Amino acid sequence: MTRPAQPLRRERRPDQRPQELLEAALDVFARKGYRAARLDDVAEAAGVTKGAIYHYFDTKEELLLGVVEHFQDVAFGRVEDVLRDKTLPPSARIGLLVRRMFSNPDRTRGELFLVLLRDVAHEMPRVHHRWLRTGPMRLWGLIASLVEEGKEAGEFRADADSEVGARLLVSGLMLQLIWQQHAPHLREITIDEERVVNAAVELFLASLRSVG
Amino acid sequence: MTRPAQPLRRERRPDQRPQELLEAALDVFARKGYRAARLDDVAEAAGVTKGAIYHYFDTKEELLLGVVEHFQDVAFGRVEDVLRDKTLPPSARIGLLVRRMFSNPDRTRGELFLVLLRDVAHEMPRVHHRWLRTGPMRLWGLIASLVEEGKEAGEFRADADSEVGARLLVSGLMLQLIWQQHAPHLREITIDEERVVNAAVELFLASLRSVG
DNA sequence: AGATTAACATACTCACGGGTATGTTACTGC
DNA sequence: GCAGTAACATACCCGTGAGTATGTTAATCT
Repeated sequence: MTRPAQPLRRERRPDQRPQELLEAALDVFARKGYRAARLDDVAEAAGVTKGAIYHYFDTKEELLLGVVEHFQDVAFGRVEDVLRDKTLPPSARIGLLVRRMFSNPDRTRGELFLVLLRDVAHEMPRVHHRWLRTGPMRLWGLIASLVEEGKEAGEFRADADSEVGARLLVSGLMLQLIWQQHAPHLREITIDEERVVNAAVELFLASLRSVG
Repeated sequence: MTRPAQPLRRERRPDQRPQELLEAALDVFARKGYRAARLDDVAEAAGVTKGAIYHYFDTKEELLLGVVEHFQDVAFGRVEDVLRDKTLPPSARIGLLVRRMFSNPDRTRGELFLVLLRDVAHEMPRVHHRWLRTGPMRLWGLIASLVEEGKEAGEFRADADSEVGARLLVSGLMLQLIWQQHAPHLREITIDEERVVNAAVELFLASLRSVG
């Protein structure tokens, strides 16, 4: 296009810029995958150039780490009230927790773990572990402790394996939703997301209540 | 090491070679990830050089496709007898099917979907869809039809959502086992694999039997 | 209003690895 | 036993993209 060598926009916003970069990075990573995503793409999506990124982040990996921490905090922040609301029985709080975490079409949800399941896992164990700890493990830990509460309250049977159950609930939903979102043109795999989430919760709770 | 320019071993085995290459490729892909795996690595693992690979496969993607087809066939081949054994009740056949597919420490199991979950998913949708169809979807389809059998036989409640349940069972187990195998030094995530598989099956069956 | 630094842009380097072009040697048929 | 081809090995090409070095301009302080 024979650019008229118009020097690029020069707006200086050192306080908004980092978060803008994180959001742009999430977009691009989610669309292209971490490795395939070029830093030039991220920069373009954020309306800047690569130099700006390297002004705030030392390396591509550090940028990804920033994305993880930022959006993980956002996601769990929107669920704190449910955890503290002791007026609801544990089963209801589990339902709310899972539903809020998984049936959420905005960016704080799926794109992130999608990226992390992909190219990150093996090539950057440090980042992957950090994410595992602050994400999935944290979530199924919360669920497991709610189940324990439910046991003490007599709502669930006492011999249930709360730990493994919570793990399966979380990982099952994650992978299903990843696939749904990832292959929307694959007819056979596309089911209404709400149906999946509801069915998962029902299945989980039913197994906790059943008489063994 | 200043190689003495010893020309590499020249053994010609055009019939074993392709499978050897597939096995070497699976190893390297599983260890390094698809993108990070160099074709030189695969060649070295197979005891040949890159030229040999390109003699049998047109491209890196084609090699991966070969890996998928080969090992998928092996895995499902070892389960056919269970499916055809009509003497066992569906619940028992589900248990056997899942256990055989997931509690299997050899290479036909985890390494493959681990690779495909990672870098393949987004960057090569053709390969990913092929795998989804011939792997997970096939498996949960089998389970769902067993559940239908169980409903007709009166073993399971008729209003259960067999489709979604089977999906969650498969994807939950897959992701759990991936993580286990992927972060064996992460204490908090490591549980006995048999316990996970058994608990998953029990949870699944319990929800099918419970009185809603 | 000039100096200084922060917040960017621009231009370049350089390793890496998929693919290719070409050489070399083991078989196979005749 | 000798072409001819298949089954490899070797050497090279070349795009790609992370990281860097350096230039440039806006804000800030005095």
